[in-house]
Amino acid sequence: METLGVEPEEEDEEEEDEEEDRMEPLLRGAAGGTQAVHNQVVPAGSASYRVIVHVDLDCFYAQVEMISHPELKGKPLGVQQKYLVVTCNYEARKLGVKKLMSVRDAKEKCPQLVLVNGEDLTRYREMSYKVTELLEEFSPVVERLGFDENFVDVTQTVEKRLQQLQSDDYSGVVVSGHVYNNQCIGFKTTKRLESLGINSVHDLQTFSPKILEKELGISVAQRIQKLSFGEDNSPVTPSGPPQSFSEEDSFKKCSSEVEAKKKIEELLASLLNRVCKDGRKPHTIRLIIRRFSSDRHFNRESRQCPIPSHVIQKLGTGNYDVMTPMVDILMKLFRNMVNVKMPFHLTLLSVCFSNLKSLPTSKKGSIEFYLTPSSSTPSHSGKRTYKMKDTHMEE
DNA sequence: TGGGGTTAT
DNA sequence: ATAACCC
Repeated sequence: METLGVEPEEEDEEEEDEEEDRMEPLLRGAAGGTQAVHNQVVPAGSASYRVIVHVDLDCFYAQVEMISHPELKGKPLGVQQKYLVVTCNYEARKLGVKKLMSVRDAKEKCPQLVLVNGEDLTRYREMSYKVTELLEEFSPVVERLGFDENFVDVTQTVEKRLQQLQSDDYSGVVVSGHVYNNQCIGFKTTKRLESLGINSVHDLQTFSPKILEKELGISVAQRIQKLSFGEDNSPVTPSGPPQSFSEEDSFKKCSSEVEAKKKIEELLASLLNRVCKDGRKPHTIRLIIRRFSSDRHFNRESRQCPIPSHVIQKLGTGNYDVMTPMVDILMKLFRNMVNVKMPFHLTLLSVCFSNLKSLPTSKKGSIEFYLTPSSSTPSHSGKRTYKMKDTHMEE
């Protein structure tokens, strides 16, 4: 049986930089056990199919750290955020360290554990997008899930290969792969399913659809019951550039306005940096807080507002005094949520830019507005092609 | 328990 | 603005 692997299209050797080289083992080094690539063939209709490649990088942050610090390779390595080891390499795992283990427990299990601080996500984020961009060379239809997972719809690529093989009189070719049938459902839904006596995929498969719809709503019910049979017809939606940028910091205690202002200024400064590099302009700003509470889970509050247009204009210009008006806005949002005349105790602050637009005024006028990435491009040209969008040229 | 993200309501 | 989901 012919394996329909997704081979790189022999890119015209134009290595952009050396990091491209170093990323190779990360992506293709399956033998090293550093990655998992799954081929998934999903029934898409009665006579059709789709081929989705799911690329799921394991212990991604730890891998980035090992690339940055080759001397750490071979040692048990954990990535630390605050009091948590959020992920770790395989050496550490062999010694009993698990993801999201507390630093205390991890050190107890594994005293030789080397820890690096991973609270600054900049390098992880950059590497994450490099991975996505590399995958986009196979097919522009790449959906990101978090920083370390990508779904690539390679149906077109496979169809083309099949045609090639058939025209070469290579018969007997079949598409093979496997379908996932053991998705795990979110926390809230899990609890509700448990109260219905549904504890396994099989329970869900055999449960009355009608009652399930009543319980969870038609949308969720039908979706998860299909998932229980391994059917997932949801399209792979190209992620494109991010819809929002945010920076957050958690801490034991913040109980004064000046303290909060300092932290907000830090968050804002790095955000402005990122947004400047992106080139697009955010039109909305949001402040998120978490108040101290015994119930750590879900007590975030936020306030958002439009960014005044005169502030937006100054964003990319290297004008340093964009900080002051922004901090003023954020502190207004802060006082809107927190009564500063009363004692308060916050454990997290976060700033988020969203509603990103390519141009301060309208996207019209930019050539990109009229073009949309096309997936029907000939595969042997390394170049991306575009189709005209169906849009009005006048006005 | 971190520091991010997305979409739906 | 929040809720739910994902990593």
